[in-house]
Amino acid sequence: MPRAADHEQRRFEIVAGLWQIVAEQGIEGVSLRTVATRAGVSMGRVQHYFGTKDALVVAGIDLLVKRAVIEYDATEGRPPQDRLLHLLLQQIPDTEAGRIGVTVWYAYFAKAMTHAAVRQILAEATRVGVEECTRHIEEADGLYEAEARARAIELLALSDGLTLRVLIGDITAEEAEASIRAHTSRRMTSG
Amino acid sequence: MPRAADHEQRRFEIVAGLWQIVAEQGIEGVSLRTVATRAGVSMGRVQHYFGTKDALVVAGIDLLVKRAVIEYDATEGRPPQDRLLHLLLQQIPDTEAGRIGVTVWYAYFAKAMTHAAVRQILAEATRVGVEECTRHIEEADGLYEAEARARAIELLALSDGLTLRVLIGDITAEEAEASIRAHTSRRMTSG
DNA sequence: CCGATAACGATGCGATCGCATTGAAACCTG
DNA sequence: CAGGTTTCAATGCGATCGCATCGTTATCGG
Repeated sequence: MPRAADHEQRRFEIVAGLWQIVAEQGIEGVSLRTVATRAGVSMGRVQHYFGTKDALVVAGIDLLVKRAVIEYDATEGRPPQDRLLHLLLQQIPDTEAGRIGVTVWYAYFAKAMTHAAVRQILAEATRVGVEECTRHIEEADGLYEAEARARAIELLALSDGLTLRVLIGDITAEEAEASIRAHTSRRMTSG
Repeated sequence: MPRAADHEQRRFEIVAGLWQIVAEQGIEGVSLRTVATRAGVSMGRVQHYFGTKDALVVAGIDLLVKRAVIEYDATEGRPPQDRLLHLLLQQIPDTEAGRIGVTVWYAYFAKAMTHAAVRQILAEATRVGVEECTRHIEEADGLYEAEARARAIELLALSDGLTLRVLIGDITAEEAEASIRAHTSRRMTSG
């Protein structure tokens, strides 16, 4: 093994540059050259670690999802209500870094409409999100699976919709968070 | 006035081509050439009616919003509950044409993050949407403005979030519609 | 210590891009 | 019917694109 470099670290540095480009210029702004420049590396390096532009783009959403999973896993052991709130509130952009992250997330969501591999990754991520939320709702509210699942989907959808409105500047992050907290402490439906 | 052509009609034909490209390949796929080819016209024509690519892209979201407004205006005179449901259900993709429309809509939503003019148009559209929903909720449920507005934002956010999940294939259009209908007939909060 | 190989940086290529320019029909006005 | 103007189609240009290729350097097993 000659000339060893930390693969994971190098790939992360480049993907971090990718995220910045996506947040600032959208996925349209991504090219091997712009990402390399933003990451402060040569274009040859980007090619070496990702091969094609497409693989680089896919790696961008893959790493973003993995990061979110790691953050969520760190809440293990906490009460179900806490973990549920983490899943519902994690994406609401309260910090600048958070705003970049969620902007990138929704950029990829649009990309998923026309890119099968990206769609696959996002679909899997949302599937896991629904399942985890369902588990916590079952445990916290004593609901059965079907009911808890319907509620999980509704809460996650509400969180998504409110996040979009925060991004466009229609409401503030605080208002979105308050709305979500209200809907999780009280019951969402009266029935 | 020599060589009269129906401006509005010509512009619409081209924008229709633009929408198809956006739905199939995302905004990344938009170029003066691809749109011209898809619309079945020459590239010169596209340039003549829109000048620059940027103006063409902006016209794409502008026309999309205007179409939605026209459809909504057609519900005037119907009971507030009906008009509210129209606003909440309009974007849920039940037909193929509807799916294309809403795909384009969210493609532009991502674009809005990095494009001021697009963001402006979408922000205005959502602002009007919230106001109209608020009016109908006031009238239908007898709520005061502040409460009705909060509920309008929640219902619209729910609709957005469910739509995203339909687009990614997580739930069906029917499930999304059922969820929205349940939340509008019953009260969303118990308090 | 020496080839084999990973890790690049540099460069070239054909394709495509947005846009400007040009010129020719087509049509209405006077 | 002459002239001005709109409506395009065609083409050219410089920039940028993804990607392939080549050459170099550094490192480690044998």
